[in-house]
Amino acid sequence: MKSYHQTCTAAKALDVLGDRWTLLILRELIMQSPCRYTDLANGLPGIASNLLSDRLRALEHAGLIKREAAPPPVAATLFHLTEKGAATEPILAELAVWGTRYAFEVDPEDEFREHWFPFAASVLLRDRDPGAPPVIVQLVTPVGSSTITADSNGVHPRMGTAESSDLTIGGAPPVILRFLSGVITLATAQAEGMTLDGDPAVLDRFQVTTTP
Amino acid sequence: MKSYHQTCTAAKALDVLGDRWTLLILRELIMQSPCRYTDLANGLPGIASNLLSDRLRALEHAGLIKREAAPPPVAATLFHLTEKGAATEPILAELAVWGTRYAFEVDPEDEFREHWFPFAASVLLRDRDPGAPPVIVQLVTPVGSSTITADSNGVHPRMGTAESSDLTIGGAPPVILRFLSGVITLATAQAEGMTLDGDPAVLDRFQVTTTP
DNA sequence: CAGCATCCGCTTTGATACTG
DNA sequence: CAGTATCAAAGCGGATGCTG
Repeated sequence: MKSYHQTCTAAKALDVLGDRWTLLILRELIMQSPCRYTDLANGLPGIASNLLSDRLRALEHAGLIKREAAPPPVAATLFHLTEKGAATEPILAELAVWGTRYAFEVDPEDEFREHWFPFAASVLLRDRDPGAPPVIVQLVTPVGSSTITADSNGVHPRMGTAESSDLTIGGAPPVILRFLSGVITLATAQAEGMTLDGDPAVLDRFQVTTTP
Repeated sequence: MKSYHQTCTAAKALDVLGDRWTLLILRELIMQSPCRYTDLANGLPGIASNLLSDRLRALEHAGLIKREAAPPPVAATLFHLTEKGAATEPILAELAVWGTRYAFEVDPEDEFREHWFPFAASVLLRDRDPGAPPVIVQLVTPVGSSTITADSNGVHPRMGTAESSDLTIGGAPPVILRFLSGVITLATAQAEGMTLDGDPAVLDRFQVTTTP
């Protein structure tokens, strides 16, 4: 990307992150790091192969990712985030919060990947008390199950079910997202089919933004 | 911008905000709204006139800004943020935080506008106790003075000096930014020429991120 | 198959000039 | 002041080909 050539910290960030696809590549790495080129391509439907290649090179040069040859028998290049790259998560979190509240329309033509939903859900949850005992929230939707863990290392999503959980949230992804982002109330969400199983007080652990 | 066509809230946000210049236009409006076309052009050195025109039309169509004819004797079009547009501030804040920590290099060739510095400083300050009495922080730098007010309406910057302030921070913009973002400690910042005048406890009011 | 590189048609951008 | 008009250059998306 051409630099904006402005002595402004937001503009400097966009000099690195502002290219088309770049932030979505970081979204994939936040969920999947470390992973292979093909895993990234699968999580980024629509990207041209040369562009993915170009962006990965630029991100490596800028110090946000590193590539390493996986040991045999895997024998593939693994891409993973550096600290600098992992630190972009709050940016993606705020994009997801804004997108949920102001730009989320479900188009049946759009592509969908199962791991995008727990990503969106996890960035909406801010742990109010990271020192408290860890909690596990299970998400169960028609498209699959995922688990969100909140402990001293932060709030992190994982695909699949957990052996045990403190709270299980069921329902359609759009309803759960709109509830977690504060667009709709708990009562409205439940009226739209969202279910809670377990200890509802777990929700108080998180800073669920209220509608302004 | 071409849509990514992904059922992902971050991708949906980027469908609206991901075009080149768009987020920087919102930065200007966060600082200057309402303002005129020419004010925006002045705050965005390097933008082509046709691009600014295109982006403003797109932002208006997406509902992030509105344009209104100013009453005489001003007789100019005024652009101002809607709630949807103002809600992008946390995204710019996280970009500025990341940029300060990981991508802030001062290039003497870069353009500079006086209002960019209080913008960057204000987004680094998160009020821990919005219910507490308002505080006023004055920034005094070689390029000008600005004031940051924290009250129940949030943390907001303003150009110029205030009649009174609870704390005055002096020094070079890069040093102040690196201190407020937690890249350097208070002691280091003071060794690099940053000065505090007034009640240093005001700093505790804000969540100044510590270096990881 | 993983990880690109090349080519090509199309769109977007940037720089400048011009207008009501 | 608030934009249009024009045009060259760069970037993007899609297809294909190459190499270990």
